[in-house]
Amino acid sequence: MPGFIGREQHTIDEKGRLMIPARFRRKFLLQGEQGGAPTPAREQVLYVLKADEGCLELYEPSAWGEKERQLLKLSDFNPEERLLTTMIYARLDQAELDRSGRIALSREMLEHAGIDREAVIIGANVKMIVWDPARLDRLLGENKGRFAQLAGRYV
Amino acid sequence: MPGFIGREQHTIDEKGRLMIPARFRRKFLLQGEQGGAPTPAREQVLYVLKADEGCLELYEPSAWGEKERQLLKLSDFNPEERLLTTMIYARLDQAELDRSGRIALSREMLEHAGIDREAVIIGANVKMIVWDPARLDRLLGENKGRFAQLAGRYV
DNA sequence: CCATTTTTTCCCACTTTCCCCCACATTAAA
DNA sequence: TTTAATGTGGGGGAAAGTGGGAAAAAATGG
Repeated sequence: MPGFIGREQHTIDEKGRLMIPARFRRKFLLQGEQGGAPTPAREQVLYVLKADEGCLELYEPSAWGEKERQLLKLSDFNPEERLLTTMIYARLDQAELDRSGRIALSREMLEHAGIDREAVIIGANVKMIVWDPARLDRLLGENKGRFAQLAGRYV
Repeated sequence: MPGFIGREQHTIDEKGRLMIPARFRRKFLLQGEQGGAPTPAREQVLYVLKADEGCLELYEPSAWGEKERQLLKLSDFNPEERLLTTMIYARLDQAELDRSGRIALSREMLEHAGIDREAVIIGANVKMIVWDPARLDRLLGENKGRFAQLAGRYV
């Protein structure tokens, strides 16, 4: 439902706080609303996942629930599936929005993404993807040539 | 449904605002209408995509939704498909029409298209294509000779 | 269990950006 | 020529983003 779309760049302050763009916030603050005011929505939370590519993924609760449903299908007895479960939850964290719409990212998370003072937030419909600007540029640059090929194969 | 047809040229002001031609606007303002008045349609939005050729594409929501449906089919676990997702969403943005029928294009977008003060808007049925006038002329000039060949191959 | 240090988060203030709204220019229609 | 519709430009208020001080909470060490 969220439908996060767009790319923004924000600074991360000394305290490791990352601003969630207002237009993204609006997407999930309206959850509890029915024609009324856009709820202040206390206790708003996001799920933060370290991704393989060296970036972070932010899920709004209902979107994470969707993903979690897939994980719950994994067997508790099959070693491989147990390992996958462990790997995912070991990379997962939870972050609350403060009253200004920011989340505090741990040093670990920031380190994983190689983020220093600036971060790019990409809306990817169901989730937000957070990158160090330089690292993202490098990825996109290195793979520019593959775009047509991949797009042709999948879309 | 929209059926944007025609070519227009408009100026982009200091604030990076691009006028959407009235005749194009009318195409998608009629969406929610059934015999009634052409809805003022608050919150009208366009999807803006950086295209490979160095231009911008403007999709009307239902047209973009078509594409998005394909993107949602991509796996969240397959590295290649993840890469493709990132590449597309990194080039995508959303722009709302203001009350005068204009959209605000980010500096990034304008830079990508090499647009300064003038922009050509080409209606291409389901989307609009935005070019820097000079750049478009150059592309068409350089490839004039290939038209017959391409047309013969594909149409 | 208390005292001290560190971390968290609430709150306020400043700066910047966005966008509503109006005014005017220009073109098209009547 | 009048009237309306479209395109262009900008002032100013509101909202968003940024940073930091200080209270509250948590962690650490006796």
